[in-house]
Amino acid sequence: MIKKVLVGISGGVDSAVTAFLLKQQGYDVTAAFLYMNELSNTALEDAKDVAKDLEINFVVIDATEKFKEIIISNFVSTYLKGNTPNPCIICNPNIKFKYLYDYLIQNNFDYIATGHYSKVNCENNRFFIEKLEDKKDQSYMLYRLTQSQLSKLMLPLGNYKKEEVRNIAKNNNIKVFSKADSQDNCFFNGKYTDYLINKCNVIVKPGDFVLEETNEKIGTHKGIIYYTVGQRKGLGVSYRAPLFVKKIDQKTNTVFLSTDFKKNSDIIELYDVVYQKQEKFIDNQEVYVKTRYSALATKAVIITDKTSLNIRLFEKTSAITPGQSAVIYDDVGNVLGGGIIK
RNA sequence: UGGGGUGUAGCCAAGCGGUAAGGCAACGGACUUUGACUCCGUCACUCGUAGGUUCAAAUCCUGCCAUCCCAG
Repeated sequence: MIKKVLVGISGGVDSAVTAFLLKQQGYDVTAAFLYMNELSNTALEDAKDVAKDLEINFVVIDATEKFKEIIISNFVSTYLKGNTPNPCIICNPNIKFKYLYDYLIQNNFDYIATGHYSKVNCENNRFFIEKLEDKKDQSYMLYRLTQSQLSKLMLPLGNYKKEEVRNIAKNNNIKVFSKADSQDNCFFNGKYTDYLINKCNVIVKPGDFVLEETNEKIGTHKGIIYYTVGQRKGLGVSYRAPLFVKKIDQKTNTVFLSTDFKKNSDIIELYDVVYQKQEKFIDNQEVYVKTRYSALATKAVIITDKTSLNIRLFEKTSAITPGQSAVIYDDVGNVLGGGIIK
């Protein structure tokens, strides 16, 4: 019995090679393109070409409404709070993998697959993502996937390096092989602040830049949405030393700056916590944590009580940014769970 | 008005007779499925201004201008 796989196709190299590999392995492959917003059109054309070249079925799933409802609104409200959203992390479980999973159920597919660079494992009836030792590892983006989504998921690229994937594409005449990696977000071009102001009717109010060490005003900021904790460039304030955004206070419309970018608390408070390998965290449990997409996981310990989950880092880390995610791993790189930084 | 100090790129600032360090900001690029961080590169034919001394001045001398402090 040939298994049916639904592959999320983006129009890029990675998903194209994913579909190619699965087809080669003998699966009955269908390419699914998720149409999320006006900017999807170019990618849609590429995706169509990929499906045509690989001679596989092609379907388009319309996700525009939910995308707007969930991703855009979260994006806007997070910035208004003075925090920094990570739309991709929210999109994966709530849009991308959700729609693929729903389609799988409705159309009797056996698996879903995407071109992410990570692995998916199962132990003791728990499904979880495993981090790759490679720099392209994308486990950080996938920590919020649900058990049901993970249970049907295949990530064939977990065994390959980016270069190998490009070569596979090249050697098999997959046209998009030279296409640049996707970067930036998928729902606007240019600056996110322009998008917030022009498309989301966000009103910006200038306010004070305050030096944290002395509590004195040292400049005027353009509006809190322009800044993110840990930011150094683009502040427009000249000082004897580099300045970093230390804290953004939405209530007083103040942006606090500091010359010491590592002077963060070593305790991270999390909310909207999700679990993968573990059903819950144990107080005092030793774990590894990533507070940023491109960072090494660092050693930490869980501090938990009935109402909240906190993490104490063994070493102070720069730019612990509210709104971004802390992803929690075990010592071999399995995703235990994670949450959003308060 | 008298006495003293200071004037070097958008900002801070080194240099104190031998042909303009550095930092911040800005700009460009690399990296990157968020935002950032990081990395690389660019950025004063000129030192308030006008003269003078010298082979040679941002550096020494003089006038002027600007600015700050003290005295009134």
